[in-house]
Amino acid sequence: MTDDQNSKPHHHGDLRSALIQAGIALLSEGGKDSLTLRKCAARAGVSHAAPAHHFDGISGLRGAIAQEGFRLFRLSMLNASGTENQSELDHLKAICSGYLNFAIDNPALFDLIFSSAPMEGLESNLKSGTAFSYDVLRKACAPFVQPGQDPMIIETQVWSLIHGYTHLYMASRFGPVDLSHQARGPFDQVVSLLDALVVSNATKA
Amino acid sequence: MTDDQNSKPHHHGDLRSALIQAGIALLSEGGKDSLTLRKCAARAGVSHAAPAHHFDGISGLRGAIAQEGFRLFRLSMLNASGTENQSELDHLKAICSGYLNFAIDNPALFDLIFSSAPMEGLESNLKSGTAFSYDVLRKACAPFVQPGQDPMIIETQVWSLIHGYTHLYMASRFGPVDLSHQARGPFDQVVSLLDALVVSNATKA
DNA sequence: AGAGCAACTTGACACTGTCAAGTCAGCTGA
DNA sequence: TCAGCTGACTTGACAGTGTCAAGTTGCTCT
Repeated sequence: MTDDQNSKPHHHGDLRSALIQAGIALLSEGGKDSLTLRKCAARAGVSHAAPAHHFDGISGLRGAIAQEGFRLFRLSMLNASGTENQSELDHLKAICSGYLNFAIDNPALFDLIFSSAPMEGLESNLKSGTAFSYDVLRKACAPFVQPGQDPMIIETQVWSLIHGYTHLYMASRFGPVDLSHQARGPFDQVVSLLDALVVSNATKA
Repeated sequence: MTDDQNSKPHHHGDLRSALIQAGIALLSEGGKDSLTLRKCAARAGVSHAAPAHHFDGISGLRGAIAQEGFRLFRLSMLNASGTENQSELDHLKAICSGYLNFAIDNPALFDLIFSSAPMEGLESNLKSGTAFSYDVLRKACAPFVQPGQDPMIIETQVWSLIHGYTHLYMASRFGPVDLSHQARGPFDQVVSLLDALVVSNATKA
């Protein structure tokens, strides 16, 4: 009797990360309403109540998925940072492009990451998770910070600008602009505001 | 027999708007997860299936609430536009302040309005609803548009900037900045970027 | 070997959105 | 006047959801 096929252990091995991966897949396939404890459990091959032993309810699962989402988000920005032989401004613009690209490629995950809904167990990690990804943007902003200037000013300006465009873009609020990688005209114009920002900031020193 | 007290008519009168108001109240009281077809119905004093005759499911109700939300959002911006004897730039900044204030005062409604979730029956009205509110921002941007320049460029830049700050602020992503009307330091610094925008744009003409 | 324990299952509950069928009030048209 | 129709609403049901309580299983440690 080859009990090998029935050797599925009572202990899943790494159910926690399996549930997170299932959740990301569900988000990617069916949007944010498809993320369900029971569906994640089913996809991981466990009973509907199994996730409760690894997360504090649906809120906890969302928090854990957000944390993994931050990691992917950061990778997307780093991946977009381009060649070494580019100006510091082009580097910053490339990272902004990665910001938008991640949202376009992972709409529901982007939505979850920047959701204002509280995520159990991530309240403390939320800031660190955000800061972890934010770190990429921060480093790219650093060259433009004048001596004695609070870096947070430029960082907040840049972050607000790129995040606002991305979020409005994802909500299809820019009229007839359709969601494709092609329609980068308006995006480039928004990013070009960074030129003015840098110039204005330099003369202010 | 005073059947006056039992004279509740089978026809509610204006159930549709009663449901919308109930929904806004629920959002305001309990956050976005409190918005429920059945709770709206109960609050309006009708049976749980009554809303189906006025909206296309929960998605339709959300769309209708969003439309009313746009109206309130517009009013908030207009209300913040301040006195007449102010510069055009201060006028624009005041409207941006109204943008943020609305989000702070109506977190769940702001979230719903700019949700990327499709809202049945509002796909066609969504752009017009957005445009209706957007109109306030557009008019305030108009003075800074150079002759022959596409107004959309400045509008998109300003909108992205203020929306990005507002959205990140609502998601508590700015580290230790707490959600109060007091903490306007970072906001003012973001808004001050509009100075650079206007200057840069003027010299570009 | 036996105890303890963590991982997981099973079953139940309240709540949700949605559908089908029924009820009721007021209007239309002869 | 009154039969019938239509739209507004109710009632009841169903599947799916999150969450809890209680049970079962299998590993580990002594």
